Amino acid sequence: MAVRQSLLAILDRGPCYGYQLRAEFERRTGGTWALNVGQIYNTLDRLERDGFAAKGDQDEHGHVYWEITDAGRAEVRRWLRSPVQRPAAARDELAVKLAVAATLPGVDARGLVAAEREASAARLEALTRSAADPEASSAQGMARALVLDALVCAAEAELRWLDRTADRLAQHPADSLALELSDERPKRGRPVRAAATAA
Amino acid sequence: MAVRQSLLAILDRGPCYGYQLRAEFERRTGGTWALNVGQIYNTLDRLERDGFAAKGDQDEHGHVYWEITDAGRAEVRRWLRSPVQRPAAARDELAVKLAVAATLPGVDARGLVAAEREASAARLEALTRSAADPEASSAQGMARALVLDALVCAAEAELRWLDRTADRLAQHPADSLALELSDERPKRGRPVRAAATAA
DNA sequence: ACAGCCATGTAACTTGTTACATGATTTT
DNA sequence: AAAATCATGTAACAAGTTACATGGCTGT
Repeated sequence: MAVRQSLLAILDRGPCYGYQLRAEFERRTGGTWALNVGQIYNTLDRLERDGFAAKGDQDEHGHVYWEITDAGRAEVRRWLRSPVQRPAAARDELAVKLAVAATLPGVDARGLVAAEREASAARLEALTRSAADPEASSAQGMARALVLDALVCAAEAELRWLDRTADRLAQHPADSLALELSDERPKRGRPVRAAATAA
Repeated sequence: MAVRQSLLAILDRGPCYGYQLRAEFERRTGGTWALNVGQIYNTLDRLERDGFAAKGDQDEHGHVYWEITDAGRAEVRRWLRSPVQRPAAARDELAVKLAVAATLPGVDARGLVAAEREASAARLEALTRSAADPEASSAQGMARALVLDALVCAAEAELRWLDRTADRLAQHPADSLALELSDERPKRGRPVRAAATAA
């Protein structure tokens, strides 16, 4: 996510070749997110297709340098100027899962929440451990600290939500939230064609 | 996200046709997430391709019912049993953006954080407003409450992170975190082929 | 010599998502 | 009669991601 824009923003600092872009991206995000190299070339091709970057020539070392275009520069400005647009209600996989699961008859929603909580807590603990070493003075350390903060905040939020969810579930008898398939079948139906039940 | 698994889990409750699946999904997630109908048929085709669902016959109304397979049932159990797997460090678009932006020379990182904060606060406010009406007794109301809780928690976490980030940035002179393109060029380079600089 | 990294690239595939075509039925 | 909704489907695309092929260079 945002790989495309990030690469373009880095290209805005000067021409780069593929491998270099990967290194720059990882340096600027504290080494937290590894990029498969193939994705770089992919993304560059797509940026070129969209007129945001242009493939340059090789230098003496054989490196293929890519350059940003005017349209690309404009796109970078636009990206930086406008806030990240989340589609109003960002779909979170865990939230979807638990909401659906809580309405499924015969599913132990409480146990599920407990299991997810355990996994989330473990993730948070691992994060906190790796965020422990204090090296937030250099620019790279700073980038890393920012990113780890984000992950920690997200993990904490997840835990809080899971606890809140457990509370809510505890206030209802087990399975009382289950929804059977609605049998509000077609008020306005489709035509009654040849029913091929025994096809 | 998790649309695929959710539809399969719903199918596990009994055969459904496309439109019905959409209604079920939206009912079970509190109407927070609208699904484009096309996506349902898409997903069903893919589930069939993967052997998790099978396209059945039409009934008298012309509805095309889909059924889950044994493999599909196993997949649902697997989904419910195992916690959501986030790839260790989940990539958050906002975090990527700010980390990259903070290391870009000439970018007003603090202003950027402020702008993002404003947008996030507005989103949180809108969420809190729509989460205000208390109808958490019915199963549907419950589903809606769960989902809105998740969105609220995520939005709060985002705000907290943005504030923490602003603090961190405030402790450094503006632009002191900027990274120029690394000029650690090839220690181990590629071959020196014909340099086609004037191609 | 050999392992491993640097480097470029291609091909395939995933899930999510939208736009569109088609047509029937229901409501206004 | 027109508009809205129900219903099925197709086609295309986006972004992310991976596996693989190829080859040169570096360090042991």
